Amino acid sequence: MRYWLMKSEPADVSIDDLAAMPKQSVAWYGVRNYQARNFMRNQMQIGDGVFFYHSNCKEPGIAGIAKVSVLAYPDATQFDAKNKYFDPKASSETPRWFNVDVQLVKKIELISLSALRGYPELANMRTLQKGNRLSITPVDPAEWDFITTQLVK
DNA sequence: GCCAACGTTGGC
DNA sequence: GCCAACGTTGGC
Repeated sequence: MRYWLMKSEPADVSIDDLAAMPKQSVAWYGVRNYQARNFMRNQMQIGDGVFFYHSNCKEPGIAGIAKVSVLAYPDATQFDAKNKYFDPKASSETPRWFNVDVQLVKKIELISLSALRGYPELANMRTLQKGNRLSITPVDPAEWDFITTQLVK
């Protein structure tokens, strides 16, 4: 069992959008970074914990708790020439990009990025490091415990 | 909208 | 295999 932080732009898929989806579940399509892909494809297991993070928006931060509900499979958007995530170098025989499905556990009161930065317990958290842009990062169990037991409301 | 930081591409 | 140029991310 591992823990992850996954960034989504709320203008694209917000926590409320996730809550409104069938089964409150969504395919994590559109990841086009190899490190992030590898996390999904090689490491994520069903039931892994996920912090659903709102990025590139007015109030960035952790907006909800989710979990991995379906193991990685080829991302459908890479094959669709009309999709903005289309990848001409990918084919169904040799897919490049994979995604898991993520299911909502619960929406929480937003834990803002600036609040997260205020806790020494989270000083080493991957997402908070300078220059980090990775949309999927592992979360240490200790960080997960601290956030879920101390900060989640 | 700006821009620092980072990842990818492609010529050599 | 190097690295300049370019594109993207994402906080502010």
